[in-house]
Amino acid sequence: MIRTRFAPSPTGVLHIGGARTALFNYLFAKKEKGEFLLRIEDTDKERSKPEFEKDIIESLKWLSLDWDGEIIYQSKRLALYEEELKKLLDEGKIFWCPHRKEELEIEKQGQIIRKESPRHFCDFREGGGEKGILRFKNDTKEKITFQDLIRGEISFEAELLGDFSIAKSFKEPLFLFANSLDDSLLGITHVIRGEDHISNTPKQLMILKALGLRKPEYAHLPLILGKDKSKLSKRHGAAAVYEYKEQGYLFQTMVNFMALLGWHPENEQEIFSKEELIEKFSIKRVQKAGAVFDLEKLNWLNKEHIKKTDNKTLVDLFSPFLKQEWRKNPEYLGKIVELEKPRIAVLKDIADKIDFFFEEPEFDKNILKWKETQSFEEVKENLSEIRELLKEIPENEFIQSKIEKILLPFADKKGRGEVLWPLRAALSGRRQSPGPFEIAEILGKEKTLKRIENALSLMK
RNA sequence: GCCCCUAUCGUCUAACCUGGUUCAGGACAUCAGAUUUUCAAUCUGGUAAUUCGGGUUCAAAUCCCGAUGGGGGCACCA
Repeated sequence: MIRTRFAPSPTGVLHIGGARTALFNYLFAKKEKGEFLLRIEDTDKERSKPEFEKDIIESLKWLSLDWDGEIIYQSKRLALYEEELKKLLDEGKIFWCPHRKEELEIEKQGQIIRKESPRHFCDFREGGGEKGILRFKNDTKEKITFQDLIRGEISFEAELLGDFSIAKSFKEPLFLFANSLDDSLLGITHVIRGEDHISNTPKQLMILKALGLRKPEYAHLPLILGKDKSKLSKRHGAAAVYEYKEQGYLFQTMVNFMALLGWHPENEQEIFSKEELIEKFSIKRVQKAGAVFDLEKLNWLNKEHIKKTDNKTLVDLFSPFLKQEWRKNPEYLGKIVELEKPRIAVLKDIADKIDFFFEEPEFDKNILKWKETQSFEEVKENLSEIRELLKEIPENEFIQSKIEKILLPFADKKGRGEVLWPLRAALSGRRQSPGPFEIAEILGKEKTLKRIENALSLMK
C-alpha cells in the first residue's frame, strides 16, 4: 500500500510552500487509496516552538488535509535513533568528529578559493574522536543514482559529499538521519518533498544503505517562487497559510490554487474541488520548473469559489468580518450576500461594501447628480416622482420585479440615467453600488422612502 | 567557487514521453467592443511565447549536444 507523509519542523508557521507539499502528498496518497501521515520533526530543541506546531496543525485542518492515524513526534522517538546510532558506531560506519564549527568554516573557505567542492573528510574518521558530533564515514567512490518520479534519473558524485554530519550526539539526531530513518521505519513508500531536498537525497540513500533499510521512491516538487522568481518567503508578502485564512480566502480556493501551482490536468479545467483533484491527480503531470505565485489569479479563483458557495454558508463565512450588530438578521444578510457575491474577491472586502444596508448613508449631495450637467432641480423632480410612484406599491409587493415595472416607464420617459442614478445614489450614498431595484427590495418600502426623503432634504 | 535541477505568452500552463494533425491551445492579467444608471458579473474579439547556437531528420516546441538565463543546495537547520 502507498504511504506518504508530511514532515514539517515546528520552527515556523506553515507556509504556502509547505502546504503545497502537504497537499501533493495528500492527493497522491488518496488517489492511490493509501495513507497520508503527519510527522512533526522537532529534533531541533532550540528552534522548535509549540505555537508553530499549533499553527501547522490548525492550518492543515483548515485546508482539510486530514492525516491518517496519530501525529508522530520525533522527540518521542529518541531512544530509537540512539540505538541505531550506537549500532552504526560499533560497525565503524559513523564516527565522532571533534572539529569545531570555526575550523570547518576555515576549511570550507579554503576549498572554495581552490575551486574545490566544499566538504569535510575528517582526520578522525577511523576513530579516536570520542566527542564532538557524529559524522557518516563516506567511503563511497562511485556515483549515487536514483530515479526521481518527476525528474527521472539524478546522479551525484558521492566523493564530493565528504563525511557529512548526522547527529550532534546520541540523543540529538540531525535531519538527514532522523528523517530518512523514520521514513523507512514508518513504511513510507513515496517521499514527496521540495526541490531543495534533491541534494540531500544521495546522503540519505547512503544512510539507508548503511542501516540496511529499504529506500522509498522520491519525487521532488518544483519550488513556489515569488514575483522576483526567488523561493517564496515573507518578503514577498503573505506567505503563511493563516494569513490567507485571515484575509478571507476559502480553503477550497487555496487547495485548488496550490494544486495548479506545479500541476495541471490533461484537459483545460481550472476550477476543482478537493475530491476532483484526488480523482485527477497524477505525479507524472507535475511540473519540473518553479512556479511564480500569482495573487491576481488567486483572487479570481477565490471569486469563483465564492460564487459556487451557497448563501447560508457564505453568511457564516462573512460573519467574522462584520460588525456585531449587522449579524443579527441572517436572512437579511443572506439577501445582501447574494447581491454582493460577484463583487467580492476576498471575504474581508465585504465590510466596507455593505454598510449602507444597515445604516443611513451620509454623503455629499453632488453624488446625486448623474452627470455634472444634471441640475439639482431635475434630480429633485425625478426623485419626487419616484417617491410618489413607490408609495403606490403595497408593502408586501415591494419586490424587485414590481418596483422595476412601476419605475421603468417613467425612467424610459425621462432617461434612465437621469432617473435611476439619483435613486441608486440616494439609497446607497455611493457612486458605485448594486442596482437601485435590488437595493430597494432589500431595504423595504419604509426605509427606501425615508432615504429618498433624506436625499430631497439634502438638496433644499 | 563546487554540485544539482530547470527553460513555451507578463503569470499559471497545453502540445514534448510516442517528431508531422500547431502560421503553438486554454486560464489569469491586460486592451477593445456588447450589455448596463454606476460598479461588479456576463458575452464577443484583440495583443502577447517555443532563450540562443549547433546537430539528427524529408520534417523539431518536441530527440541529442553546447552556451546562456533562472532556481536550489553546499550547517553541530529542516
